Amino acid sequence: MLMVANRYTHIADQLRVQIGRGLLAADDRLPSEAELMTEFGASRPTVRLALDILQNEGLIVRRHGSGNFVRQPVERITYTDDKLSEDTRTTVAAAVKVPVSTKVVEADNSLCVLLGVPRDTRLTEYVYRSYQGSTPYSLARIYVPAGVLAADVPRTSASPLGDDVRAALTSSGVQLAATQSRITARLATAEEARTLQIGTGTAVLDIERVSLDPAGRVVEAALLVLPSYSAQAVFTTHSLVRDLEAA
Amino acid sequence: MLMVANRYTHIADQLRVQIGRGLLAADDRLPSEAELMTEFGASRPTVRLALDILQNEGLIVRRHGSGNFVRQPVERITYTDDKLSEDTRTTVAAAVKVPVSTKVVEADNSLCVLLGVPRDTRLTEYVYRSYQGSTPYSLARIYVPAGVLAADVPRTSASPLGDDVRAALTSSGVQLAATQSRITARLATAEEARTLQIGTGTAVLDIERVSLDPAGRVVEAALLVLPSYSAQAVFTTHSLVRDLEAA
DNA sequence: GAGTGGTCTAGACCACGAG
DNA sequence: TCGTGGTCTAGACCACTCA
Repeated sequence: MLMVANRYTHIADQLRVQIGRGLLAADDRLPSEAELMTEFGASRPTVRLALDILQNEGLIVRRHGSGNFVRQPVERITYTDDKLSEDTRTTVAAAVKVPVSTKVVEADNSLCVLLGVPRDTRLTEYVYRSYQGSTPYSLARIYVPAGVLAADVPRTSASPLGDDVRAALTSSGVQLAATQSRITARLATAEEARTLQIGTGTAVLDIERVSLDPAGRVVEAALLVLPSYSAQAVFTTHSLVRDLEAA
Repeated sequence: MLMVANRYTHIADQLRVQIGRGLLAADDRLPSEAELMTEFGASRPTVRLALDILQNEGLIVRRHGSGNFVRQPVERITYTDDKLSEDTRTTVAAAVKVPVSTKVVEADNSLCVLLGVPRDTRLTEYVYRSYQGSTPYSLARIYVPAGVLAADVPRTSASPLGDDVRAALTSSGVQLAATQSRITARLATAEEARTLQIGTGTAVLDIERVSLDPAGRVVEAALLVLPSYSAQAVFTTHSLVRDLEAA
């Protein structure tokens, strides 16, 4: 097993240091790949492998026809589902813009499995795309079955992950008895890579969440896709015995 | 934006279908890269990009000097931290071997931050490496501060994620008051890629878990690294109000 | 149109693994 | 030793962006 770094890893390391030290500031354009070839005395495929690494770490954005740019560092989104406060919250930087789009769709195969409803059930879909500056950094789709009364949600939100929808549900009298979050890691799909301006080799945190009312019906489901370098999920469990004794 | 698949994606699709249909069975060797070049009429870098995709999906294992092999499909590990049953469990296939190695280490920078102890504090480290057949598929490191009494754990375990350690702690009288799990997605490090037989482009689920006793001291911390295609984390929240009323 | 990144090719050399 | 995959090169063509 080769222990010393190969060439492209070495080039990536050097560029990472330059970015870390601010020699290449946020939104700066990196030298063109041709310039990097001469700077490091390497061929283009080698240079591009190094850039792949930085892209997958979320350090650069590649723009076909324009150049490679240092990505604006983003605060990490924390997805939490705290058992005591009984609601799902996300902490996030204040300077986040989240436009919301709403439409009615019919359940496809994956959605009807997730929600436990028949195919072609009508669902209200809320799509949240959050941006920090000009770069997108999260994608959230929330689904509410048409039978469930859903109050209107704002057109722009302070929460990137669609917490408004659950808030609107509870404020309109819908009780949430149980919530299950399923978290996986995977690489971005081609479509996600486009909308999130990341590479197909970038890891994302994939969160599927369903909320049930006391009767066991699904009243809300969420599909969250978060680039790995800008997200984490935190779950805290308090001992139930201790809580009950305190009560 | 180019919508049609590029060449290497197309080759990966065809090979994926062959694997899915069983034309290439588990543990079979794929045609050599030279053979794939002629089969698809592509150059070697293009063929290798296609193989990269399959490797990152967990479908093949690459063995330098030997060939590329179809990976044995594995059952997905589910990491759960259920509030009501108050312990951390993992469901996993029965046919899993988990050798355990134990030693005493001193806390480095990241460990003393995680555990909230001074640097160079002595810790007992349990390393769990789980295998299905000959291929490894999870890596777990559990740390218990030397001050905390830890009963011995078996040399081989049925649980790939080190649940034995928590069980040993509670059975020796240590109370666990709160547990926090922090979940992130990222690409495998070079070292993890070697031990887990995956590529450095493969996504992994990274779980950091700390458990506190009633006094707020950390009595156990776990670092879990799970290949994305073989793992998920599931958290269920039940409404506390409803639980208290039922009690 | 000029410059950029995205893709692909043909060929080379090296490191590893198994007979 | 020989076939395998791991790395790197030099060059080409195309697609995209922007002046």
